Amino acid sequence: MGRASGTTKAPSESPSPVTPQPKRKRVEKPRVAPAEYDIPYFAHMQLNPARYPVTVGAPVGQPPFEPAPYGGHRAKKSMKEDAEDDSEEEDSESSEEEVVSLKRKALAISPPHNGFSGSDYKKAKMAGGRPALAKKVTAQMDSDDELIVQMKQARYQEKDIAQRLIDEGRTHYHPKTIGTRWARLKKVMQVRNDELLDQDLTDWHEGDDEVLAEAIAKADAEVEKLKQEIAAKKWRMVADKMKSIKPVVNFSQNACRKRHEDLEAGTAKPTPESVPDPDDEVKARIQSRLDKEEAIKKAARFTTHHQNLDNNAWTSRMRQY
DNA sequence: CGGCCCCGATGTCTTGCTTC
DNA sequence: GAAGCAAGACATCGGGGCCG
Repeated sequence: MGRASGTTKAPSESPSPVTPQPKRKRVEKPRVAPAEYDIPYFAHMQLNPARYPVTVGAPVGQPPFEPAPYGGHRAKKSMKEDAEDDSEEEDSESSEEEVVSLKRKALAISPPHNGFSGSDYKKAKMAGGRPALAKKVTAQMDSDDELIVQMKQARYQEKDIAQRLIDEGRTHYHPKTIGTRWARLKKVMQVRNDELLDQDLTDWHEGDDEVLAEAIAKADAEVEKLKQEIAAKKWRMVADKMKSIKPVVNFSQNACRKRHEDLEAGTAKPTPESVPDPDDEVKARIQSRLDKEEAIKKAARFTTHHQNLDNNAWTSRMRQY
């Protein structure tokens, strides 16, 4: 399946000698180009004007994407990269593993030079905005996520939020994705708020307790409704279970419920078999039941697949409760 | 329309094998 | 033994389908 081809890594990803990576130590490759070419190591460095015209390195055409919206990750990457670069000679004890991880993530998430990889083309279904690429859902939201949260909280429709993101040249999410992302963002924000509460860094404010009581009342009403629905389902199950246990019977859920209530109240009609001196009609009813049972037994004798009968003869057409 | 569930795609991490 | 590679397991994402 989609195996990460990240096993061939760019030389710049090689950890520095101080990287605490016990398993895989890489040979430190020369990171600075030979001096005779006058090529600066960092892309942002000025080319030697004595050797290269000032127009070299100037942008050509329009960028396929606005760089800013990837800011969340790209900004982190460049900041970390800068930090790493600045402290490169200082044998910094800062978490270089984290830097490598961030770089990897940024490489995975940020678009390549032309803005699209092969699979990205498939995903860029519509014009406008950047194609939606997998982006981590964290409480540290980027501006796209912040906009989603703001508009969602303001009760905007998902299609409107999706359109707004496109109009602003942000990520081109499918409206369905807005809903999914909003649900996940809510979740991580709740976790974050729990942490803040634990650390006493946030509070319940005035009016929150009243809303809590209102929410509990609404939830209670919903739970009560669900209980009633489940109780109703119970008698459908009872009717089916009865038929499953004793195939000759076939009473409805209402009949089962009424019989149960009558038995509880002691008002249930006696069975024909319990009548002490049955008349002809009662005898006929008893015989009719015996005949039906005999017919079922007879039919069952024709198959040796009792297990199959037990399992499927009725349950295969059981309703979904 | 939006919530929920699910699936395919893809990234990340770990482990074992191969090569030098 | 170190380094690189391949493969599997797992996590997470976007988005489709269903349903209230």
